This record gives sequence, C-alpha cells and structure tokens, in this order.
Amino acid sequence: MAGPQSRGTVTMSEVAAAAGVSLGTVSNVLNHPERVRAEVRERVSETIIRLGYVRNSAARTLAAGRSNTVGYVMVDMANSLYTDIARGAEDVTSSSGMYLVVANAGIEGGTARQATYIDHFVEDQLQGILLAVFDNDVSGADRVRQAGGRVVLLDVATDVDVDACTVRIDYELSGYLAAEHLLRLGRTRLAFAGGQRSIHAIAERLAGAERAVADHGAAAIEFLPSHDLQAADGREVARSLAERGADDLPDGIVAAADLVATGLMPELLARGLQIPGDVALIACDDNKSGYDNVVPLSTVDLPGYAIGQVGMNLLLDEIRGADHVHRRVVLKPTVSARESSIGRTPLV
Amino acid sequence: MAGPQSRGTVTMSEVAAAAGVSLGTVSNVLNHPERVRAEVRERVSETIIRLGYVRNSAARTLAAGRSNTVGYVMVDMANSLYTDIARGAEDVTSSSGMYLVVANAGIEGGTARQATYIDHFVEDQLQGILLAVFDNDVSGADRVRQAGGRVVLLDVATDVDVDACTVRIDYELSGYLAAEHLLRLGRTRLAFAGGQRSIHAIAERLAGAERAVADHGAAAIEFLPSHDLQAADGREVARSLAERGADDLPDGIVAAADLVATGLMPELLARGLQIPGDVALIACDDNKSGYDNVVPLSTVDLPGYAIGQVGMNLLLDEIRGADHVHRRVVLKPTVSARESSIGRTPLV
DNA sequence: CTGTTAGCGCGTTCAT
DNA sequence: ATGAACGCGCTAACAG
Repeated sequence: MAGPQSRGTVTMSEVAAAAGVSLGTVSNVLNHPERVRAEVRERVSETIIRLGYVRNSAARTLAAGRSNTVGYVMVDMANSLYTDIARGAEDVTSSSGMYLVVANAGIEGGTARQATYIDHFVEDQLQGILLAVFDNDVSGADRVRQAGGRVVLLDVATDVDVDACTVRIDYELSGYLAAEHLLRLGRTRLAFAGGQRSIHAIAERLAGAERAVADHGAAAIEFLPSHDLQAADGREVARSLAERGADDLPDGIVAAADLVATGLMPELLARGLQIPGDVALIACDDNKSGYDNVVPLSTVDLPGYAIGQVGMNLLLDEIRGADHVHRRVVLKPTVSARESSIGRTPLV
Repeated sequence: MAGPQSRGTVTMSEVAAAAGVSLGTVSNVLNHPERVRAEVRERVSETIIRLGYVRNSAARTLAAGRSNTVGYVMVDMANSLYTDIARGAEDVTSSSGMYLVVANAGIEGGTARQATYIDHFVEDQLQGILLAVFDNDVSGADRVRQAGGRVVLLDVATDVDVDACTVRIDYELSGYLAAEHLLRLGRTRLAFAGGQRSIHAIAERLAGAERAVADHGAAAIEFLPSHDLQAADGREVARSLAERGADDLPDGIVAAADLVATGLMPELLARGLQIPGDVALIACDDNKSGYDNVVPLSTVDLPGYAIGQVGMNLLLDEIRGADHVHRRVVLKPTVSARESSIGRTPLV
C-alpha cells in the first residue's frame, strides 16, 4: 500500500497517464517544449498543474548526469565582503538558467566546515563551485578537482598556484590608497596598525602603504603590529601608543582591518585625542563590522560585488566551454572617505 | 568506451569490485557501519579512499526518497537581519547531522525569485525549508505544503494564518522601546518618522511608540508618514519638518527603519540642528544599512540570530517528530544606544 | 512528432 | 554478516 501516492508525490508517469500521452512526451514538454505539438503541450501542462506535479531533481540529476545548480561556499556571512560577492554571483547566475545555492562556512572552526560543505556540494553533483578562500587554504580546490568538479577561487593570495581560475583583490593597492588618502590630507607621520608581517595579506597592505609614503617623499610610516586583527588588538595598539610623548604620536593611522580601527578609536578618544583632528584614521577594508564605531570610519572598500560577478562568469565559462582556459583576475579597491579622516561633513 | 570511468566518476560497484565485496556491503559500511565486520569495513574504507570514491547524492536521495538537506530562503543578504538568521539556523543545523543550503531571493523583483528558489528547494527534495517572509507574502508556504514539504515561516506579521510554525518579532515592542528610550532621556515632543499606517509592520511600531507615550503621561507623539522606507523618504520628512517654526519641532524622533534615519540625519544637521542636542534619533531596527551615518545611530536591534535558532529547531522538530504540533513563537528586540540619542560617549 | 526502453547510482528488502 | 535483485523517477536515444 505504500506506493508513490502515499508519499504524497505525483510522478511523471502519472501525469502521462492522466494526460493520455507517454512518459517521454511529458519529459519533452518539460525539457524540450519545441519538440512537442502545441496542442499536446498545452494538455500536458494543464495536467501537470492540475495534479500538482513537481519535478524530482534527484532523479533528474541522476539520469542526466549533472544538475543545473552552482554553489558558493562563503567564509562568513557577517562580513559584507562575502555577502557582496554572493550578490554579484547571484545576479550573474539568475540570468543564465542556473541556480545558485550558498553555504556559510563560518570562521570559528578553521576550514573544517568549509571542507564539509565542499564535500556536500561535490556529492550533490553541482556544476561548479565558487570558493571564497579562508586562511589562504586552497586545499578545497583540490578536493573538488579530484572529484571531477569545477571551482573558481575567490580572494586568493598572489602566490597561490592552483589548477583553477582565481579572482583576487589588489591588497597592496588597498594599503597604498589608504596611506595616500592620509598623505593628501597633509598627514606625514603615519602608522600602520595591526596584524603581522608574516601574514601575506597584511604584508601586502603594509607594502602598499610604504610605497605611498615613498612616492610622497616627505613623510614616514611605522608599523605597529598586533597579534590578531580584532577590536581588542586595536585597543592594545592604542594603549601602547598612549605611553609615548604627545609629539611622538602619528598624525595618521592606517588600520589593517576595520575591526582594528574600531578598537583603536575609543582608546584614542579616551586619551583626549581628536579624530581626525589629532590623528586621522582609515581602515584597509570595509566589512561593516565597524558599525558601532564612535566616529564614522573612512575605509578602503573591497570590490566584493565585482568579485562575485567576475568569478561566476569565469565559472560559467568553464562549465560551458570546451575551450576554457584558466584566468587570474585582479580587482581594485576604492576609498570611502568618512569622518574619521576628513572630519564631520554632512552628506548632501 | 563511455563507461562511468570516462565521466570521471567512481561508483559504489567499482569500489565493491576492487574491495572484493558486494555492492550492498559497501552501502552498509557507508550507512550502517555496525552491520559490517570490522575487518571488511576497514578494507572497504581503504578502497573508498584509494579510488577517490564520492557519494552521488542524487542517486542516494532518489533511492532513499529524501535528502539530508534543509534550506533557508532569505530575503536580502545585504540586510543583517537575514544573515543573523542564517547564522542562527546554521549553528543549530550543523549540530544535527543535516546540512543547510541558503538561497538569496533579493528584494528587487518582488517575490518572484523567492518563488523560484522555493520551487528549486522543493524539487531538490529538501527535508524542510526556512522561509523568511517578504512583503507579508505567505503564499510560498502553500507551495511547499502542496508539494508535501515542510516549512517554517520567519518574520511573519501577527495576523497570518498558515499551516506552519511561525517565528515573529514583536514589532510593537520595538516601537515601544524606541519611544521609551527617548522619553527616558527627557524628550517629550516625539515624532514617528517614515512609512504608512496601512502597512502592518509600521502600524505596529507606531502603536508601540504611542503606547509608550501614553504610559509616560506627560508627552506627545505625532506621525510623519512617508511613501516608502528608503533614505530618500527620510530626507523628504526632514525637509517638511524644516518648514516649521523652530519651537514647533520634535525633540525626539523614532525612525521607522534605519534607512529613514540615515536620510533624516544629514538634512537635520544641514539645517543647523544638533543630534542629539536638539533632536534625539533612534531607529526601529538595525540592519546595518546605516553604516554611512554621519552620526552613529541608536537602534532597536532585532533578534535575528535567535530567530534562526528557534526557527531551525522548530523545523527539525517537524522533520523528526510524528507528534509535531505547529507553534508560533514571538521574540523580543533590544535597544542599542549610540550617539544619535545619548551623545558622543566613547566606548570603554 | 510521439511512444518505448535502457540505464543513471544507490538503498533496501530478502535470502543465505 | 553478506550478497542478489528490485526499483526510486527521470532523461535520452531510438524506433516508429
């Protein structure tokens, strides 16, 4: 007594029977409508609606050997870089007949959950995967490749060497633009706050800032490292700064990340320093985690939406094209000046 | 010559052959390891790894009649309410053996894309769907139900009547808390800015604000409606306010949404008004879209993470339980005071 | 243009 | 504890 009916599912052959056609014809109505005479097509469509038939995509994928889905494994939903990427990818996908599913790996458990999601996506026979790299761990790409899947890597470091398309951000330029912004405002005693040189992404930003200072000629920059890139690290840096003489302080600070700036800010203010009066502040990225900033924070915005668009286009090209060749695309960030560097200027 | 090999896929029967056991045994080591002798289990596991076998979840789902996946259809990735929900849902799911996929419907094309994603999820045989309601359109739930699927509705209005669990926010309380916050700061001439009474969610917030004023006794509140809830509407409201005499202005404003406050702010400042000196400002929600605010914005925060947790637990209960009964849960918001209402106070 | 049929890869009986 | 056989619902190739 436990037929498909009892599972509440209407199958294609039931539709076929009810419409007085064969199974193959129903399939054609669904997948190749042009092969079916209009009259029959109409009758079948009606029956489909009347019976409330819904495709079984498991069966469909199994028979066809592939799904019509692509996936995006993101690092952290709370970070706007990754949600911007998602929206860029989404917009490209939806105008291409495919459908995009997203998985949020999170940053807590290292790359474990990322690996889990990759495995799921691979098992799901997805046509391709957009993978936002975390902690510079590119091993996920190999997992996909080994299983015969397609990947595009997002936000990789310069020096990765993988068998896949990559889209990366010019972090060196991010540092350069941040420092240049402060220099243009007349600041000459700069500091780069947060992170460690051994971390590639930080080293790049720092190098960019140093290059900007070198280009300027009449300025200097020092590095104020910290253990991590959290708000606590920003506060730590601010406290070490506070022990100096007043005339030994920087007049402009490039924060390695916006959370660092969020930590710096209240400590600086608490010590009577004006922002941006005494010290102008700008962060090297804008992931909106600094929403609680006491002073609205100037940032160098990362081109998340574009990354998503470009990445998905690369992926779709690989999916379609026999003649696909891997590419590496580099995207540029842009400055968003706010009160922490240019002072309170009401928006118009 | 076009066997499974050429598709790059290793199948279970190939593993079985290589390990010298039958197909059924391989299936058992994967799904019911305890039924297989340790020695054999070991040998099969090795073979699986050696051959790089990956499950085909399409086949698995088809044979088993159900997948091990749950889905979350979100309204808008750029709105932190929905990403908070995702993280709450994610955390519950990952400690339950299931796996969560997310789809972003977006707010541009009305509910069209939402419907598309719901259909996909249903066709994918997902075990259940978490559906964030947009525009108070609950029809998605019926689609799922008709196809025999399970749904939990998130962020519904009070008056919906659907055959599903629901989790909603107490928006009336949101309005109440916002107004109460201003009243406690000594403001007595309040205004509620943005939206229209005909919109349920706005009517609730407004009613809450009015209740707070009534509770207070010695204060008044007026409603300043606007067409929509965008920043442009906030600017519009501010301009109409500016035409009044200086002593006819409110000293506290509850913005119906944070974008409205974002629009209000610069217009008020441009007219020489101090925030919060002349007029204190608080918004009825906190979706981080006001990141660019000139003055950091006080908000009533919506319990997104909790909604995700509760919603997913409800869904898992329905998936597991034969004895499931639908529930409607109501969650409370909380105030986050920032400069726009309490003035510039560095965080400690 | 329509009907028939052979698998797609795996879970699940049922024997043994 | 293990293996053989059936069928999940559908697509695609082919026959008519």
